[in-house]
Amino acid sequence: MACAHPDANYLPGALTRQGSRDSHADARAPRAHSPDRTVFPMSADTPVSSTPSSDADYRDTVFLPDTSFPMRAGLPAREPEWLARWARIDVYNALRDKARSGDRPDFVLHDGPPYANGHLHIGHALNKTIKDIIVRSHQMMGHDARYVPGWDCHGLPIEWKIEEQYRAKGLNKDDVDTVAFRQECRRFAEGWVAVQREEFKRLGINGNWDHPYLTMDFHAEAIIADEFMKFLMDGTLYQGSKPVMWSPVEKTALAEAEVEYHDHSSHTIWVRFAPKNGALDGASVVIWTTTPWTIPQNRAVCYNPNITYAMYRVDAADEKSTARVGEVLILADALADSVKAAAKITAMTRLGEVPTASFEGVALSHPYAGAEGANGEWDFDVPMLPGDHVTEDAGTGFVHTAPSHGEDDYQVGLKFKLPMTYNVEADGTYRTDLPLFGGLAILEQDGKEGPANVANIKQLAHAGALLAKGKIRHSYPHSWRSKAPVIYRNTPQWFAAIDHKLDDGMGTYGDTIRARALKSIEELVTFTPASGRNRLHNMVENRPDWVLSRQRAWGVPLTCFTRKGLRPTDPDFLLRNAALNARIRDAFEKDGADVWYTEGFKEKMLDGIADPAEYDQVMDVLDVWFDSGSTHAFVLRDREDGAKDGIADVYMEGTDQHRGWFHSSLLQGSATIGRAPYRNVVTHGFTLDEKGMKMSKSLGNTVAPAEVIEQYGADVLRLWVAQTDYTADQRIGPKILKGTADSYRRLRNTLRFMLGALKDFDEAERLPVAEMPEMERWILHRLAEIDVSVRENYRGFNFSGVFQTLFNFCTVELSSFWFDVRKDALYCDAPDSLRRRATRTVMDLLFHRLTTWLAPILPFTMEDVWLSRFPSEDDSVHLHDFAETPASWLDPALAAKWEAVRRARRAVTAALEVERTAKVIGSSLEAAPVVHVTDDALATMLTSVDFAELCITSDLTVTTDPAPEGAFALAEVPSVAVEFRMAPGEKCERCWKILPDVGTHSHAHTCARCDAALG
RNA sequence: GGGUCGGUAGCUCAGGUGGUUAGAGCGUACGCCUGAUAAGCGUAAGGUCGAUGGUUCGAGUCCAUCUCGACCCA
Repeated sequence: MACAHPDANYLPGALTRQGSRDSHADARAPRAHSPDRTVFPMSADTPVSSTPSSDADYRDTVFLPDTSFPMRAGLPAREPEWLARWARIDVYNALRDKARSGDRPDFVLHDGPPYANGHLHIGHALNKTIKDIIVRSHQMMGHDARYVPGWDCHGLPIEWKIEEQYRAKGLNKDDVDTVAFRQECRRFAEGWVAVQREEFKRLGINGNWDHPYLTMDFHAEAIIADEFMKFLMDGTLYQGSKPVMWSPVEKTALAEAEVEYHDHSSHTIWVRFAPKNGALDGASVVIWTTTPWTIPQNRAVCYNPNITYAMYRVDAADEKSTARVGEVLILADALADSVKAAAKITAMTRLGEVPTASFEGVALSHPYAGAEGANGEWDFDVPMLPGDHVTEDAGTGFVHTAPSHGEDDYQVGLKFKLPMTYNVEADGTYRTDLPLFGGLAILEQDGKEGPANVANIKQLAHAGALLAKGKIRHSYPHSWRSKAPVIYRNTPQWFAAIDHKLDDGMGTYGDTIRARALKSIEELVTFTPASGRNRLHNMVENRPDWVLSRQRAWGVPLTCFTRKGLRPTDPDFLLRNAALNARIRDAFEKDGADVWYTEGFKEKMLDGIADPAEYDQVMDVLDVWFDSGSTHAFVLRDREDGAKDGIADVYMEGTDQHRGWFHSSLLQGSATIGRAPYRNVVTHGFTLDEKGMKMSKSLGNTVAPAEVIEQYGADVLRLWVAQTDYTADQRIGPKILKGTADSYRRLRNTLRFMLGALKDFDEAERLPVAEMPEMERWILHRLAEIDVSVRENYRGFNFSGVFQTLFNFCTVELSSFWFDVRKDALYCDAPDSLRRRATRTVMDLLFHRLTTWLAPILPFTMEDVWLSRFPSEDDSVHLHDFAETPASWLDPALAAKWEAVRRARRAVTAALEVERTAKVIGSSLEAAPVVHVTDDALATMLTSVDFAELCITSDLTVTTDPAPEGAFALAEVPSVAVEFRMAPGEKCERCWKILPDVGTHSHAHTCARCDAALG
């Protein structure tokens, strides 16, 4: 941009100067010019040549950092090169080979499988990076750390996609062969697995990518079925029923994600329920509902003990009202007025509160009890039951409860053991033998309202139970396919009994799934963060039985058969036969679960075991959580790279998986291996935008991993992961990534300096610790401390702790202190100087540690650094472990001393700053301050070290003499006062110190040290 | 609506069992250096610890309420 005019490049002057960067001749020139000179080469006042400040030029005699390792990483372009290298030398399997010849303890982490659907989002990147850092760090701490990636392949979202494709082609799913349909689903999943695998690899995730697991692998399908059949055999499997969203038009169950909400006009009715046996003084309990067709299925009326109820006497009513003057109604106070209006009551008296305690044990009559033609169908007690789901928002404060037609109703039914009803058929009509209403449709096949609602309203009016009626427009669920309204309908489902007593010889941690799960949480699992323990415990403690079945096609079938003509509660309803199970398992292993749907499969399986004509084959598929809950069997137990005891070291996923994978694996494992299949549960929070708000495409605040990689590189994205506390929700955005990139550069430059300083380091140069200056021994002390801290933090999955520790170390102790001070020795000391040798020895020890400690976080960059120093065809930093760091390096007394020395140093640097600001000095080498110390112990310490060297001054005097007036002191270092003095003498042209002896040696303009170094 | 978790400088994080003027690094500003140079060094400014009320001699740390956000349910 700056050189936009190409002609500028043809000017000789411009050429000279542009070329001067690397030109030896020009390097002598003072560098004080504005960097603008390349931008404006024609600038008139830029000198074309300069006069060196002296004749002597010692630049070539100084050991400047020398490395080809670039400051700018160019990660987006270079990372793929490292990936190719790792693929070529097969780092993952090389590590496995290494384990075979040693005694490296196993460490196994396998995926909580992502769903094979769509490109990666930032959550995937976070998730995989955390796993990778866990695995790499444990590998380098001496384990054989394996990572088995996997994918969840069955399930609804893929099924939808295929259905969508069918619709686009004008096909109907129901007309297509199930096996053909499933194979399309399989191909779809395969496609996304391939895409996601490459996207994951690009993040630098090291794992067994050549052999991941898929829940749709034949072996996986066989084992999932096999695990299911354990539930069948041990008696935890049973058939029950549960209301689900049901579309009478399509005659199918719908998932929440398959319904869409539209406005809909519904009937509303207020209905009197009469207490039996004169309870509640004969006052009517009034309910309100928008689904009159559910009244025949009513089995209870719920109230909320926290609501205030009262009796109201009707004193007067409109002539069109169905309220009766003199009758007494029980209503929630908060809703009495709305009922009064709805029922066209013109005057009403509140007789007094009805304590909710008086509802306890009250039985009501069903409105259709004793009705003509009802044949006693409704002649049962309708109990009054407490429930927190009852609100004062709308209605009457009493909720009509039909356990077969609503989620809350169902829960109440479970809790109080209310009977389920089976009055509504798949096509939305009442069963034909239901008295009064048999065969009436709730919804017609075209999605329009059927006669069932009106028939009920009439019957209620006839029975004298109808207090009021009306219409309401409200948001109501509709099928996303047919757009027709849906209903809640009780459908048969398969359940796992969580509290069924098991007699399977695995009772160490309890006799039921729930007991084993809870005991595992309490005693066998470490949670990171710790709050996960309670979260999972509460869920397991309170959860109902596990619904295993889905009325779907793309999944592993519930491989069982039911005896025709028997009821689910009959003992021989389910066919339990070990030989049959083995046949099914073998068939799946050979050809996959598709065979379940092939013609004649039932006959083939039952041959010689049972009469196929006597049995029905169950065609539901398993909840996909059962699939992933079984990974401990078909991955950990069955794979060579699984876990020897079938227990994973770590299960790592997002916190939402307390409800998901952690949960299903726990239940599944409790049933089949008697305990949780994991030792550690690590969870990460969600990734939010820069303001802490949820990311969404509509808000445009999403951050796509691919874009971050393209702009900054995967290592920067990984560094973002490492510096955040992932156990809570994290934030990401352009500003934050900019900061991460800054940190990255800082770290990179630290490594780059080390590479430059270590140029041609030779073993002969290595110096024993005992011969090192205190400063180097202090660095070793720090390394020993940090070694402990880094390992502890990696063991505890605390990467932000690792990062903070190392980054602060690099910045505070290395870059701004040790490196800064030792530049003099590195650049100017003779190669055989002990000081220089000590520095380079420690630099080497530091190099090995820093690169390996950071390798799990920055695998690309550390490989780059490592190979820059140790070029090799087949080596990799990732093939090495963290270096063993001798505890003997620890020297707390020395550390305490150096802490004090550095505090005193701060006083000196601050004092010099005053003179710098006053333009008295520029470089600190121009100074030779006198440091007045009132504390004798500190004075002794400061004189025992080369304090001038540490302060990077040309000379320095430590004295216990009182400080003169005007000496500089820092409030936080009261025992030190600094008296400023200019350094006397001339500037050594080689080391730039200002010393009195400069000029008295054989080499011109040098000090004694440099003169000797020049030889 | 219920349950759980979280809110410490612009950013990322530290701050056992409550105890003097709340820490670090980054970033920012200013200055220096020009032999780590699209680097490096120094100095400085930045927080009523989400809000309110309480317990206490004393609270970022304990309690309550509220608020904002996230997750899981409904």
